[in-house]
Amino acid sequence: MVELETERLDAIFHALGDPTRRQMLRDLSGGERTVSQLAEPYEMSLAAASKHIKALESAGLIRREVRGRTHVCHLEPGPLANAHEWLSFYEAFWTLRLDRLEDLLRDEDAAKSNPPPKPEGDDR
Amino acid sequence: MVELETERLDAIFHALGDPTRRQMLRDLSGGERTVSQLAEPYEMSLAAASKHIKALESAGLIRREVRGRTHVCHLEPGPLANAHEWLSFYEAFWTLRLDRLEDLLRDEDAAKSNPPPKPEGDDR
DNA sequence: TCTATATTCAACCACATGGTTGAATTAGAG
DNA sequence: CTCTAATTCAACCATGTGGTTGAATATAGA
Repeated sequence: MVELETERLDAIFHALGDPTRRQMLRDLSGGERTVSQLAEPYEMSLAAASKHIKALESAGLIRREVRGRTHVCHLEPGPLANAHEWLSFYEAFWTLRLDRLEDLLRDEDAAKSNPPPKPEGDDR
Repeated sequence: MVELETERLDAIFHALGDPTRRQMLRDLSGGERTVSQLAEPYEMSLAAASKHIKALESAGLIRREVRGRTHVCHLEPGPLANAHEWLSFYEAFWTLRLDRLEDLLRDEDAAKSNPPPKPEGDDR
């Protein structure tokens, strides 16, 4: 497993916590876009959109290729996979009925012979 | 697909963007915890931890049951599933090789007879 | 070279966030 | 009833965030 450092997840989830940035990612899922193309749908100034793009970039969610005077952005899906994987830890909790969950956890712990129901220090 | 309102996702991802709160969720995956139990591992004041718990609660990620003078929290996995589902949209992007992705998207669009994802700059 | 386009930078502002401390609330225990 | 424990509330503070505007930078094109 990846033992992702917490700082990385901070940046990823923080970047995803803004609707403008999520929409920009959605937009980029249709192919590469320049900064102005990404900014176009929003009321805000170009400078503001540029900041959002920088946030996405420094979270590693997009990559930027400078082509002459235009900056072309494309999706960088790795960190999204990381976030997805982090969430997958909880998959059992929304998949199983709660009364079965306890048994499952106990079984898994027995299999690993790990002390489980207190996974402190797993992330962070 | 669920067409989750954006506000909900804002709160969920924002709540997940803090290491203390992620750790608290991890802790709660081991079973219910009181507020003081949740706060115990951290240096911060109880009031500060209480605020984090409130953030998790108002994002719907935990539920609180008041038992006498103690508040017992447990995980509420629904919103985690929502976030997971939101991220799943991008699964193809980290699963497939990029040169195959374009074809896939085109095929899907053709199948739905939707206007394809703005094929400008798709060549190269 | 001159001008227009694409983008960032810097300064600034309002408001949110994450933390503190001390007082208030509520309930169990003697 | 009183004391103590569990928790929140309120006020406050420093810093971060998301937005603005105007100037700066760099490149494309005439």
